Amino acid sequence: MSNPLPVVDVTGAACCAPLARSPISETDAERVAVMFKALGDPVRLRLFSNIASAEGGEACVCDIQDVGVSQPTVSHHLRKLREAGLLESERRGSWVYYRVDPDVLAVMAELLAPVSA
Amino acid sequence: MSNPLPVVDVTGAACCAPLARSPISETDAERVAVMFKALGDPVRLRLFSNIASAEGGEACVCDIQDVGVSQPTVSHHLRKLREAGLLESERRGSWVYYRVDPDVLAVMAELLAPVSA
DNA sequence: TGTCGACATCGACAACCATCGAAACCGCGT
DNA sequence: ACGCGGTTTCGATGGTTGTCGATGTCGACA
Repeated sequence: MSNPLPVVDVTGAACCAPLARSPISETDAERVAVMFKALGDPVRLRLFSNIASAEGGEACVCDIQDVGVSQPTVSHHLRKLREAGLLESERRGSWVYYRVDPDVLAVMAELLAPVSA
Repeated sequence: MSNPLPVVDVTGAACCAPLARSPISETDAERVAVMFKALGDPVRLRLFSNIASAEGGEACVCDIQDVGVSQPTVSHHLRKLREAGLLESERRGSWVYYRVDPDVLAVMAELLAPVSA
């Protein structure tokens, strides 16, 4: 596990100024849209929230897969979230633990920060 | 104009606690996902940023439609953003002006607020 | 070594979506 | 009344996505 996958790099470089401050560039829009799109599904949103609010900031798949869809579908959505750079995963024994990327919440919140105006 | 359309209501009710504080409910996830999905497209993200960062907080379609797609497509994306509750529109003379819903940035930023931990 | 449980991948299918050109709509001058 | 420029709506189309059951992989534990 641990990401031998195409994953967007959010942490690197100044990504980005608040959307309300200055027009986002085409290339930045491409990268950022991937993150928002990843949260643009109810099931993924619940999985993400379940993990983000879990004890210790991480959760095993078995603890969060009760969201009304089949197990392969849960796995599919977790993969999407990981490829979007929102989650990290690690295998420990029989279980796989997911946690929220440490920077991603701050980055996205900054993007949506209201500008003083 | 001015919204004779199905539009999600974000402002009303406590929507929501930060995703990282407690697991989001199924119904809230449904509503919130619509907003994130709306920003989950590079073209819409640029349109939104163009409007949010414009002078006076609003922009005419003619000022922002240079994003590399046809004009009907721009209109389609603006409609999506409006239906998601992110934008408001108003016709003034020949032109239609869009502005960011006054509450939406704060609401979404709050959703993504990192919890102290 | 063999089996079991947790999780990921595969293949298929229906639903959805971004995009376009054409056409309709709507104020505003003339 | 007419035409015009700005904007939306319509219809079609190709690509993407969410979902599932079946199958594969990987540790753990007899």
